[in-house]
Amino acid sequence: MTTAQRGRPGPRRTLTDEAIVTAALELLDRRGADAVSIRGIAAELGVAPNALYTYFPDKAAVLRAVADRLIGEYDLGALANPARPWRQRLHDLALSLRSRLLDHPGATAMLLGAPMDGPRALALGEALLAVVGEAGLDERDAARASYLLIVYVLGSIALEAAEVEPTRPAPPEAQRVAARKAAFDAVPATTYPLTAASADVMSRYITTEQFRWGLDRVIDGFAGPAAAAHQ
Amino acid sequence: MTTAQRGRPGPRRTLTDEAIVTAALELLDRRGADAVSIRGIAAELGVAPNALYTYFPDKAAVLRAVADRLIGEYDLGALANPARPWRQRLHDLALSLRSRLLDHPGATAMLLGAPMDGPRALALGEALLAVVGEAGLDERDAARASYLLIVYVLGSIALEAAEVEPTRPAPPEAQRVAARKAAFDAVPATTYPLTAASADVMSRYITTEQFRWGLDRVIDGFAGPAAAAHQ
DNA sequence: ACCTGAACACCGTTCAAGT
DNA sequence: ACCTGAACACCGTTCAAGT
Repeated sequence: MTTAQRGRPGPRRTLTDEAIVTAALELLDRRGADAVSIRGIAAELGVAPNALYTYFPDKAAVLRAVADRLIGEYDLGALANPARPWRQRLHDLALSLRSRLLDHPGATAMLLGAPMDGPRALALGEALLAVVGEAGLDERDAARASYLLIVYVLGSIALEAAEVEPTRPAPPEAQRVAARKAAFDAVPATTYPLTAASADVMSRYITTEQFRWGLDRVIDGFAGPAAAAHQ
Repeated sequence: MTTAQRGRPGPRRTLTDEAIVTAALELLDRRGADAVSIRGIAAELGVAPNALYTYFPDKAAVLRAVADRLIGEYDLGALANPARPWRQRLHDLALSLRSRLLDHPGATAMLLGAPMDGPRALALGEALLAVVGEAGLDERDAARASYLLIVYVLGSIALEAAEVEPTRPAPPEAQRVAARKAAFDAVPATTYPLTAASADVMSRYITTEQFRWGLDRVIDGFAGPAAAAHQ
């Protein structure tokens, strides 16, 4: 993945699409989202900034490729495995996507800033359609349901990442919850009584447990709670 | 809202927080998200760029204020009106938020780029808790459900806006669907058979009708489909 | 075909004035 | 207290070379 040297050599062929994406991710993790600039990536690769324009038409295309790489890190084999109940496979997908993306806070903007039409995003969508089909939905509702799932997962991650963004590695869950709790405790109970009273639950939105709860509600919504019973 | 001239005059007091937010929105609508820069806003107001730093600590704070303004445009009175069924009020809120935010594509990044902790966002959250409570959920589930709703609405809008972003006014729905349809028709049916077969449904994700469908599934998920029957 | 140097037209932010 | 001019350290992108 790091190199690969495709095509004929020409005068140099120092770079690869994949090498550029790797450098961008490296930079993202080490120095944060703002550091992911054309000039920064080029420096990371030891190359002049404008060299990247041989491989990508503009910065947005680079970011789209980074997003597609992150999405493609999930093993689609696990999603297709018919030995496991479909609901469980959807859980795995959603939870894995979430933790993987929260490992790179700052990547959220790349995921939501452009249509996810990369090859790996398409492959994921295809696999998702198959799984949701097993839930007994017809073609039309299967398509809608898989989109609903994507909306839920990406929406959740976006709202979680918004509270973290600047930091390079997302702090542990307990710490994020504590910070949120402090913010909600500062809400005046006189003007926002319900909010203040729910501060405890609210501060845990940002939690794996709550993410699971929402995920089950979404699945119940399109598959019916009955489906939860027989898994 | 445009001016207001609070506090003592001092040497000038030309600006207001609100005037700055207004100028930013003006710029957003007229020249797109990339034009919303500190320098751009300042030019819009006929002022030196660094003048804005008297009112906001940095650019991120300006963008957060813009996001709060957009959220606050919804009339909370309608949400609290006990004469209408709660489910209908949730629909109104979600649909109004969606169309309002799609009127400003490019605002999505501002909504998802930072925690929504502005005064108007808090007020909306408070009202939402009250409505969801009417659905018969206890305090804990009401908090979770209202967050789920927000995730759905903002997630949907983000994915929709991602396909539009650069354009200043979002093109009409029919045109957006057609563009999406063309993209899906280009998907190779041999590698992605389910995706290609569903191209028709997929291209309509971006549609008010589909948004309603997902919204109902989400509400069914936490309130039970039974609630749909008696409204 | 692929890379470079130099340049263009921008950014956000800071700092030392001025009033 | 509020605004300005000037500067700093950056951006993305383009263009005319060089190999």
